[in-house]
Amino acid sequence: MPTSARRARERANTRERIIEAALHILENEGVTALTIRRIATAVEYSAPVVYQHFANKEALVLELVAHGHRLMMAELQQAAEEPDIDRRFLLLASESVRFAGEHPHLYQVMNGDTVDADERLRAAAPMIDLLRELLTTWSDAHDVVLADFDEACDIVWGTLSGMASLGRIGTVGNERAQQLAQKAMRTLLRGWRADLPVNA
Amino acid sequence: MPTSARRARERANTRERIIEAALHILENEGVTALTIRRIATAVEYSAPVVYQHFANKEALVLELVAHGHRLMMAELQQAAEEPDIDRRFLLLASESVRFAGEHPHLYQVMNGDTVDADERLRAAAPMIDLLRELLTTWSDAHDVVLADFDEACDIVWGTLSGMASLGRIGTVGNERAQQLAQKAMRTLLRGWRADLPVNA
DNA sequence: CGAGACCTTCTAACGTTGTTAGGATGGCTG
DNA sequence: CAGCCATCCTAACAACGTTAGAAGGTCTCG
Repeated sequence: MPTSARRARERANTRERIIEAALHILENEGVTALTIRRIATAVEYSAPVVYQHFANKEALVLELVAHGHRLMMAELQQAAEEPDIDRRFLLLASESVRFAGEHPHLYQVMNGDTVDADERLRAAAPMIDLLRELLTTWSDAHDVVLADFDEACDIVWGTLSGMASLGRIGTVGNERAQQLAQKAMRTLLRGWRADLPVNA
Repeated sequence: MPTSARRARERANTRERIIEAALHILENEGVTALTIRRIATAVEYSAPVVYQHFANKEALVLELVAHGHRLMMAELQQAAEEPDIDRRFLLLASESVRFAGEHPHLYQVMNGDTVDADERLRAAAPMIDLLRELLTTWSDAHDVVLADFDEACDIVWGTLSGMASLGRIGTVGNERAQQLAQKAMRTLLRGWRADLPVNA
């Protein structure tokens, strides 16, 4: 029975098409335009078909979030190859903020309160891992012992989120937010280097 | 005609009641429960009455945002009286994050993407002013010249937002987020003190 | 080869949301 | 006392997420 294989392939294919259509709508028209019927017509189906591939809208959006993180990691790949660790840190800071600026609506669902917080955290795991790795090689390179490594990691991660969210409000703008991310990161790192004496 | 005066008073009164009811619902049941009909029944009116006091839902929510910021500033008042500038800085950092944790749903509309970014910025003006003032007296006290004051101010403001938003996801929790805010702020300040030589 | 099962897809519908229109009611002004 | 004006409610509209049930085509098996 080759038919079931083909059917499964077609199923997976339309599923993928739905995700792509949803992503396209989200990026081009914003989160308010991301409606089930709108997505369905974009793939030339009726609305209930979407529910054959996703339990509900949140599940679909969650897929977009995962896709967004993959995309972000891919775009960060190039910056991750910068050999100098300090430069790499700053570069990844500004590049991640740049991503947020170039995909504002996607970033909004990735880091906004549209989806459940725990799912959001799970989707962001690769990014967090990247930051952990970054921070370890940095501290190794400079013989800095962080009093609390996880804490420092969360601070870096939270700071980047903060700078990116700053980029969406009037006075700041994205290129400035990128600069802010670099400056903030530089200041943080300098602050950690400044307490070589072991204090809390 | 004393009647018109009384009518205006009554109008303002129900308007206030609507805001209070909306705030109550938001804080107790979250943003998804904050619906026009729900608010209307809470003040024992029918839904359209709300539109006699607010142009649309966003205008009403905006009022909640403003209310939230007033509340936050009030709760921060005590911390702002700490005489030592460094302690004051750290205290305000952790207290603002604490506010976010104690009023999660209110904070969500204050800093989430529910309302327009520009309006959000305008509503946050008092908080930003407070940070500006804090930063000037701090830099004066330590003879630190910030290369770019506005930049430093935005960094502080964004960092606090970032730490607060960190408090809503699984692994972190509020008391830890408060700690993170203090640590981040301490590290930032130490970083700025570390470059007394004037560099960008 | 044909009958029955299955998978896919559609149309309709339900309940809820924000919001508007039109009519009733009741108190103030002349 | 007549008329106006503000206030309030019921009813409705469009759009949303989501579900039920019927229609159609495709494959499987006797």
